[in-house]
Amino acid sequence: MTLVKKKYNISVEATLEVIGGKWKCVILCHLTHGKKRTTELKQLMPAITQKMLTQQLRELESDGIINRISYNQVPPKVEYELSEYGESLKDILDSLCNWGEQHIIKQYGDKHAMLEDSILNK
Amino acid sequence: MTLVKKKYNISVEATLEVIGGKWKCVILCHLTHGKKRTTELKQLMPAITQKMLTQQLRELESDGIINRISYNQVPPKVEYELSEYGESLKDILDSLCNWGEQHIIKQYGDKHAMLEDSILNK
DNA sequence: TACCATAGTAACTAAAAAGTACCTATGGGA
DNA sequence: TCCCATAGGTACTTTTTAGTTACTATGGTA
Repeated sequence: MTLVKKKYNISVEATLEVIGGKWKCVILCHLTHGKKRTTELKQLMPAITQKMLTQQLRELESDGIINRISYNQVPPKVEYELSEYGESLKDILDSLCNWGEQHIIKQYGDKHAMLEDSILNK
Repeated sequence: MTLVKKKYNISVEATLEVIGGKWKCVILCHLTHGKKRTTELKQLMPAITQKMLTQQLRELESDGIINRISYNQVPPKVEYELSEYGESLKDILDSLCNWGEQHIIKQYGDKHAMLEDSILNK
């Protein structure tokens, strides 16, 4: 007789709690290429709003996946980087990017037609 | 001068179009353990509704990730399995499960307290 | 003095995702 | 004859997620 309701039916649900949703994987993939300022992240993700960016960054921070580095300056300067724990996601994030690239090639033939050029897509 | 709006800013966005959302990774993780009937999937995911299950399966099928095998019987029997293309996600899906398991252990100490027992969690 | 840049917050609204309830088909068995 | 099981569809509602707009702080600069 089970009295305690278990939280997860399968372990991937725990992963999705941390990196699921529309933006977190994208943010984290950008951070695999090194630490980034808020403004840089906004440029890399033109469709994200300030609100969503901050919100997602806060959640990733509170899950211990990223570090927030605030320099006491005016105008403010804040940088985000993968934490040591977040680094444990690096291989997964790289694989997700690589699969996506192959998928784009499979679907459209030429990745350069569908994918913005950036440090990430070289 | 760029006239064509590119679809993706980073390749992981293409991956998320295919396996993003609340249920797809969970369904696919279950299918990495072999083909499953609709009823089995519902038992493995007690929180999913019939509607969401069918909807997600249809999308995965139309993206070429899974195969739908319909036996002409009454009552109906339908099985789902990873397609050959879907198998290219196997390593990623396994890594996502493993990371989640480690994360549960990190958070709660004992995975058995939080995770339902099943073939997947052994 | 007025404005700039940067990072962020808050109240409100809109859109997307998910859930609910009810309906279909069909051959076999009680 | 009526109900069972299985897989699925549909109209509608609720919840969640995301977007919009306006606002804050502050030292430096024109």
